[in-house]
Amino acid sequence: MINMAEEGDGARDGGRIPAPDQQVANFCQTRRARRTEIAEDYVELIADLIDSGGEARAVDIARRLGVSHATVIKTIGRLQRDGLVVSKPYRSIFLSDAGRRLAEWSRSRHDLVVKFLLAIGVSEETAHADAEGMEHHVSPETLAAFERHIQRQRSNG
Amino acid sequence: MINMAEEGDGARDGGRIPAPDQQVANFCQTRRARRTEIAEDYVELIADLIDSGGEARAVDIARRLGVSHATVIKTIGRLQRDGLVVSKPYRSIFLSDAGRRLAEWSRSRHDLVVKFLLAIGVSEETAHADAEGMEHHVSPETLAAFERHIQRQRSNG
DNA sequence: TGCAGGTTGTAGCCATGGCTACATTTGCTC
DNA sequence: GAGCAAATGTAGCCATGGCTACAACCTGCA
Ligand SMILES: [Mn+2]
Ligand SMILES: [Mn+2]
Ligand SMILES: [Mn+2]
Ligand SMILES: [Mn+2]
Repeated sequence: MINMAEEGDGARDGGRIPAPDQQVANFCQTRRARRTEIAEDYVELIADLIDSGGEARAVDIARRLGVSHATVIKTIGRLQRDGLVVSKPYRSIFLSDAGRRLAEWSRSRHDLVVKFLLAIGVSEETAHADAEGMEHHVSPETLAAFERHIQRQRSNG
Repeated sequence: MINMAEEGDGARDGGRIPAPDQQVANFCQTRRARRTEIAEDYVELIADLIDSGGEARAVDIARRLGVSHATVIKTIGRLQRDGLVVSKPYRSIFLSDAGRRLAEWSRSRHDLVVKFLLAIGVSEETAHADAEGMEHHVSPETLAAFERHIQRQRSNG
């Protein structure tokens, strides 16, 4: 009944609860990130397939994501609708300019998250696994902190 | 056409692409985490509401998540079906033993992620925002690395 | 005691992201 | 050039997580 937490400073120590407004903002940001993570993973993967000397075919994407090819085809349709990829029936898949930009951004963020996890002593396997999910929720500010930490560690011992 | 990446060691540097099997494992783990993050956030929030001296009512949950009360009611139904909460019509919401355990685990993980982000120089606001999404994708191994880093920093300067 | 307003529940809509089953197209091989 | 295997596309199913609109229920206060 009694709400003794109106002035929550964000930290929740000892029965404390955050301020409602800030909490809403946090959850909304997380939901926003959730809506774009599939697109980010797709364009990143498509760019990787194209750049590694081949083309991006639905069947390859499906094999690497571990989903059915029907899922991939449907998702590619959405990505095309949203202007991230270009694809003609029975042809391989290409990135639009926007898609290429998003892919490049996602890729550099992905790599930085992996490097950071390795830098703090996480194993290769876990670093790659965790990065695949974490990356989509790492803001530019946190990314910058990751970068700083890597640099600091490189210059020190 | 030519696949020159069969022996990808996990790192993708210079046109390199990871081994398909490992990549599938990573994406599958991420999808698994995605399926449980809503439940984790709900039980964590319910525990916070209860422990801060009040009760957990659907309307409070809705206000703090920034979603409609109808969404909350429906989700609570799923959580009850899955054995995480107990609720009777028109009464406030309680956690089952399993729900309480999940809440406690989620809460400690959440707090550790926040503390870690603060420790590497992220601002309060961003730390809380990013943690809300990142937490669900941080494995026990990475969590341990976070913990180590905080300890190391506390003991040094 | 009654009722108004807040809370809860229900119904039904939508988009997303999964799936299987089946149909169509392509491209390689013979 | 025909045929076949693989790739692609389509249809239709399901669960989740959002929403609005409306119905039902409680409760505190007049
Ligand atoms: Mn990812
Ligand atoms: Mn990625
Ligand atoms: Mn969360
Ligand atoms: Mn949380």
